[in-house]
Amino acid sequence: MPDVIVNNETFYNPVDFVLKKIGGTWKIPVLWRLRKKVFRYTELQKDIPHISQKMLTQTLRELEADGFISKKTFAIVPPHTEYALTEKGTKAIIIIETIRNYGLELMKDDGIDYEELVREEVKAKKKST
Amino acid sequence: MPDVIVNNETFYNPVDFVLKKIGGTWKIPVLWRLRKKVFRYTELQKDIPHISQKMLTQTLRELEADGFISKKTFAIVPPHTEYALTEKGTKAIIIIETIRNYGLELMKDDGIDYEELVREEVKAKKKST
DNA sequence: TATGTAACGAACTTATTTGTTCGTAGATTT
DNA sequence: AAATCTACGAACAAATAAGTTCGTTACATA
Repeated sequence: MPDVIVNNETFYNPVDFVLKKIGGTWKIPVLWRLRKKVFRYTELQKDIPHISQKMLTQTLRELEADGFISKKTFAIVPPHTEYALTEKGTKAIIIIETIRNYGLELMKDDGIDYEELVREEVKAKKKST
Repeated sequence: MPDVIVNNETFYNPVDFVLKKIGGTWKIPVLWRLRKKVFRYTELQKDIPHISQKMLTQTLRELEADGFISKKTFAIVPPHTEYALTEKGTKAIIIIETIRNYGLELMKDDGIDYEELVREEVKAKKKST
């Protein structure tokens, strides 16, 4: 495996290349939400737990620069922006799903029932409102 | 998506879980080499460009702790150890291959012919010997 | 006797990623 | 007139990941 250098970034192998593009803590949560519908900035922020404004902005900028998402700006006040998956982004969703399913298996091996945890969380949220 | 905490580690989603297990710079290169044959410590070190002793050891320890690889020690001097994929590790190879193939596509989109780069590197090595 | 060997551990430094805090525009609502 | 709203930029701090250097075991060979 050679070192591949593109735009000042070095990749050791094809998997590394993918992870530099859609890896990190926040890219997947963003892409995953956009798979079904268009989101506004604030919607993403509200929907993704723990994400900071800086990381959301940074993540969106990088995904846009790499062609996974598109941005539509409405020049009104207060501002309005919409983020959507591109075709390239849609392709990414397919392998994200594969990795996700594998993750669910791995968690099961470790005795974690993820679906159950999600259900519990939904219940907890309902109670608190 | 809830926060899942296992052994003091927090995961935001199933993909995150996978990446904490087999992500990072060096786990994939190690697993990838073990897919076909057993390797000794020094063999891995020689075969994986740029890896430091510390990162190799750390990577092997973590992969072993998570059940992806097994370690066989021969109590002789100088020491002899062999690392091999477990069944769990073999399963991991399958999705690594999927990600890898996607990576090759992505690189092509960016005008990078990875296979060609590998061929060039092999040639360069032959020349230098 | 000095040197080499395989597989590391431990301490420390550097680099990369993530997170926190503060500030801005300009129309709209109180 | 002051506060609110949305979508950020910028400076700085903290946390995590990766890399560097030095030391160790205990036998075999030059």
